[in-house]
Amino acid sequence: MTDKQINILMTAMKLFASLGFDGTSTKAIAKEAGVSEGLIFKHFKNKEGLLEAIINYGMEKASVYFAEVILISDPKKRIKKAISLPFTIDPNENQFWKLMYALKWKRGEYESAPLALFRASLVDAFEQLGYESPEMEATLIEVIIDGVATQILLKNIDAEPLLETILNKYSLKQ
Amino acid sequence: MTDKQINILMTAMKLFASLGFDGTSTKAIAKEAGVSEGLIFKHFKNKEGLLEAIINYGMEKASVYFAEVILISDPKKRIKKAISLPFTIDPNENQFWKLMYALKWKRGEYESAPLALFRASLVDAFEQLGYESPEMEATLIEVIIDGVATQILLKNIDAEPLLETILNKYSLKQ
DNA sequence: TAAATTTGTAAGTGATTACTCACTTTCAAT
DNA sequence: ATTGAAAGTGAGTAATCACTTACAAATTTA
Repeated sequence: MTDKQINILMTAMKLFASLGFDGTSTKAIAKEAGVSEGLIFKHFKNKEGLLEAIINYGMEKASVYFAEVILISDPKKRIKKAISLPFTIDPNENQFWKLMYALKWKRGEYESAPLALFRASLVDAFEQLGYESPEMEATLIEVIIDGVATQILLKNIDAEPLLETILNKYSLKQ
Repeated sequence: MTDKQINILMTAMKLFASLGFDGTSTKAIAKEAGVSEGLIFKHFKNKEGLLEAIINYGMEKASVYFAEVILISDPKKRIKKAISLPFTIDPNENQFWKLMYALKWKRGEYESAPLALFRASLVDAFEQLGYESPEMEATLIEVIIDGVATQILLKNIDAEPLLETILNKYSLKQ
């Protein structure tokens, strides 16, 4: 990946996140990135290929966060870390997640391998803690993460007290 | 609203929900609805007007659900009803909500008057119950509703046990 | 340094887009 | 029965779309 390629990628991500995939023309991307439109197709084959490159690039970074949760052995700490995830979104990566959440509603690829592992580690944690229905508890965590991410990305909510409130529900204030 | 107008509206909603607003052409809507393309513009002025008509039509129905929550005087029952909302989505209205949730990521009009009232009634309920931070508790309910709706609309999750798990967290099993 | 490969451009391409317009049909009110 | 408005059509429009292609500059390889 050359600097110019990453430049195109980041410009496209920014526009996709704010105007949507369909709402962003390759001409607009080229103009904003300061390159010719043809170069986009030379590097990324087509518009869909450009989107895939963005998703891969972002997911590579995102899987690090999932790994950080999975590798925690103490179940309570693992759950706490999982809940904290959406609260620690780097504002620089805001656009990427906005794009990802918007795409969820247009594509079937909601599930992914790293996400399945993440979920399994949550089920395991609740099992260790002797919860009644670990599967449902894991789903609830996913629900909360989805909902929190939505609120954080779309509204300007006060994140810290909300995190506290949630952690209290799980007696995780340690 | 004539039958033909509602026919156009419903057809457009179906296509918008599955292919997205930008991904659906007015020509496709006309063909699917069995009318001429020009008629769409005669009735709804432009494509954006068609979308607005869909949103208004759906929101009129949706505000009934919000009202059902607000009118409950017992705070515990009110909260329980609020949490239950996304679990009782009529499958016939599935497409409408899919469209609404997809649109959230493209438009600033996330907030609305009935939604503000709904939130206020939740804050009030938590205040009555003596919760430490009613505002944050209300936000958490919104988060859960958002997250549950997302999971229900995009995945085929087992709704009932999840609802049970959530209600348990609030000691609302009555 | 010569050749070959990669990087980049600018001007196209046909297809599709939202939307218009001149026109016809339907139909209720006088 | 006549009129006038509303409902409905379908061919057309300019603009925009993703993408191609012929060519030039830059960079790497031999």
